[in-house]
Amino acid sequence: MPTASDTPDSRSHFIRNIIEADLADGTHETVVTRFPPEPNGFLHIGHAKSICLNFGMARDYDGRCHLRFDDTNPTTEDERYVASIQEDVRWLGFDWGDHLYHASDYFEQLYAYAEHLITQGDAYVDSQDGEAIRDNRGTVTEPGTPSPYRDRSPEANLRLFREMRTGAHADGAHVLRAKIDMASPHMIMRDPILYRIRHANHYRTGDDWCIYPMYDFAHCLSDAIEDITHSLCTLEFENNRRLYDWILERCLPEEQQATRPHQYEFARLNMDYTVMSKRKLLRLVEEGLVNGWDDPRLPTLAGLRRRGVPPSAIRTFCERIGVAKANSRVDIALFEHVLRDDLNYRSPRIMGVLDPLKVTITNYPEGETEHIEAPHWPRDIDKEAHRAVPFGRELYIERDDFRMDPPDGFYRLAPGREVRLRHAYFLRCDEVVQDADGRVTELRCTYDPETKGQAKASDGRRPKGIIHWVSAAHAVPAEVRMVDRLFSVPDPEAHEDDFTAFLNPQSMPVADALLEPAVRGFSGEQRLQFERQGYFWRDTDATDDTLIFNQIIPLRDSWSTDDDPEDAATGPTKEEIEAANPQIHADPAESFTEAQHARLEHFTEALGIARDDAVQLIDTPPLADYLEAALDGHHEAQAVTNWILNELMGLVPPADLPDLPFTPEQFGVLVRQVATDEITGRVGKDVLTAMLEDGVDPQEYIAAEGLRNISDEDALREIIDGQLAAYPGKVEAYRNGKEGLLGFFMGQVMRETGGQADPKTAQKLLREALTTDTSPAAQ
RNA sequence: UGCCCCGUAGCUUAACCGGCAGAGCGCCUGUCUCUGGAACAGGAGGUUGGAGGUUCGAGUCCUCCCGGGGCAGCCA
Repeated sequence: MPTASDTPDSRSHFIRNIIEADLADGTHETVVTRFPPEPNGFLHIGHAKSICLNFGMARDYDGRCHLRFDDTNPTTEDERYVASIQEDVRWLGFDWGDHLYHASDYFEQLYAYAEHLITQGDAYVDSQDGEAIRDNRGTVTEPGTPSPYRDRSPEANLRLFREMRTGAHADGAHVLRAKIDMASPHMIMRDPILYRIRHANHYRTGDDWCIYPMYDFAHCLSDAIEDITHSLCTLEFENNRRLYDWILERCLPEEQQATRPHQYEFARLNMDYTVMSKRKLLRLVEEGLVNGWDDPRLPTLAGLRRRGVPPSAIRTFCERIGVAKANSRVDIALFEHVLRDDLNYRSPRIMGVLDPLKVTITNYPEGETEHIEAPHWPRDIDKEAHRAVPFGRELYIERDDFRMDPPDGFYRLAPGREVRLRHAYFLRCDEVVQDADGRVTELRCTYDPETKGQAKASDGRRPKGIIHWVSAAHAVPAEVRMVDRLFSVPDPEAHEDDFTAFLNPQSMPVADALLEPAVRGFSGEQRLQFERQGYFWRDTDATDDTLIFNQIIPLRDSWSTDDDPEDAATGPTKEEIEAANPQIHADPAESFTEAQHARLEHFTEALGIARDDAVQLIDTPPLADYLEAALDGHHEAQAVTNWILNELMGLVPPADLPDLPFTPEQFGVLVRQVATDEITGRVGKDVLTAMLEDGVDPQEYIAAEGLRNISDEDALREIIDGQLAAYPGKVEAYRNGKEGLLGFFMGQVMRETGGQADPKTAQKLLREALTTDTSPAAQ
């Protein structure tokens, strides 16, 4: 089995960064990921992104990736999907080794964790009906109301929960809920349901259970059971992470907390001209809009496989699209590019005419046949193979390669024009035969027998047009399915109308093609290029007698007559945007109390703090309190304010201010050190970090580490000269006008001095050194 | 209207602690060519959603605004 290691493009993304950081700081010694499909549908290329990510990270960091079926809902899941999913993952080129798991294997353990939560008082049995639970959950803007059963004793809960398990209760009579907060602003935390009663047969556990865990409960614990380190999922689970953490923090013992799994979310894949949701795909299949799950127009892995897309192309594509958190829609052109690039190197060339037009070569002897030796591979591909192509008096060429009235720039066949027959002779069109309706039915041509295999004719004629052909007497008929985009608009889901209204009526026209006989020599597995057309391979509907091909992707065509006038929809002008976006600055002070107004006046008048800053401090009382405590008689109230607002706020939420490992006074001392230029702002930030992490005293720490400001000009000059000497090319570039490099050199000087260089002095000296040529190299 | 997430070139994205805004696709030129393919060379394209602030220096930190997505299943 091929591994996925032949997709080398391993680019940087936030999940890779997290994994590397976790490995570097010892949080985890190895990476364990998982691909967790629910067996209730077919996999599509969106899943491929997840598969490649999960298996790819495991591969890149020498870890492992589990295949786990998330089968906690007996009413929707089915054995048949389990098989197809495994087939698809394997086809994509990934191997889970011994690590095939099912959430249903953990039902007993999950149940034990549930009892654990009940015993701890973190879960209760709710006996409201479904409607009551929904009504009492509240809305996004109104808090919920607690269930009347919320305060049952752990003993009563345990008894009830055990009864639920033994089947003493009907579906819906009770549920197990986490006891969190019915007024939480996070809907997921309003006592989420953990278990429900379902007297249903499960495809694996049969009738062993009549209670089944919900996703939020089962998933995080399944991860923990399997020692997953990085649980990667799509964006719609972002809110669920809060519950994921809540459950694991309460179910796992203290010693497991440091290495427990964590969930990270990335954007699912969307692509132009198709749909990716399970529900919509199911509709297309069920309503007969396509021919089954493996219809070659579908983005399902089964469909792509049948169409002929190689798994390596899908892997490469998944590497190339990146992994990020922004909702996005990938341009279909990227997929097509990757696909062509993959196919180019693996597809022998043959000729095939998709829309045949008969050509009679009037000066070619009747009844004669010759065989022309032609390579299967172009010059630039390092592969060697040939075949003999039969040539005769009657040929077929592509109807589209002839025009009665050739447009400008068209350099194929037209009345009186000459082209080259690929691999064969020059051919001139002498006469056009048309039927009663004016349709061209035959071309009567002459060939130049001297030009076989010649770059140009002896008189220097060298036609620019080259067209493909097949010998009429030897042509092999085949049905060719011209797979195209399923939808005629890039985003069929973004419109008012139902998405099926945008199905492309020409998504799979069928061509009655004529192929050169060499086609018979290839196995059905072999992908072929029909020269000048595209890449094709045999469809599974083909039999020994009837050849059926799918077009995997047409060749790129830089000749296009159809200039689609997609007049770039002019967006709103800058003025319009600004008019629509008034910068309304609601003033929080308008709703201040009397006391707050007094405080505001004190801050602005007595302490000299800018009004906006003062308002912000007072609007969040812990901030204002912190400022007053930090001030302790010193005068730099604005500086302390800046540090609270801009630095502290970036590191800790306001609510944590009272519990910091250092006192507000110490914070004030730190700010004074910066304000009086004892240390640089840059060092000040480092000291603040040390205070936060290790609770150090700023003054002692600065003294002990020797962090004082370097403003000695000679010392700085030496460092600057050293940096200039180290990057002569950049000095040159700076002198040639790339002034942005001043920042680069400042960065270098700062790095060199551990941030201790006095910035103003350093910048002054740097500018001098860069403009006046004093670098050692020049002396 | 509560909470969470996200806005970098047409598209997808990169940028270690704040320090030269970079790439692939697409597009346009050209070279080469017995595939209007491929390959090669070059080019255009950016107020990093906007406004303030902190800083010697902001895509990156702080505040506000705008825009997009998600959350009120006994689905996952």
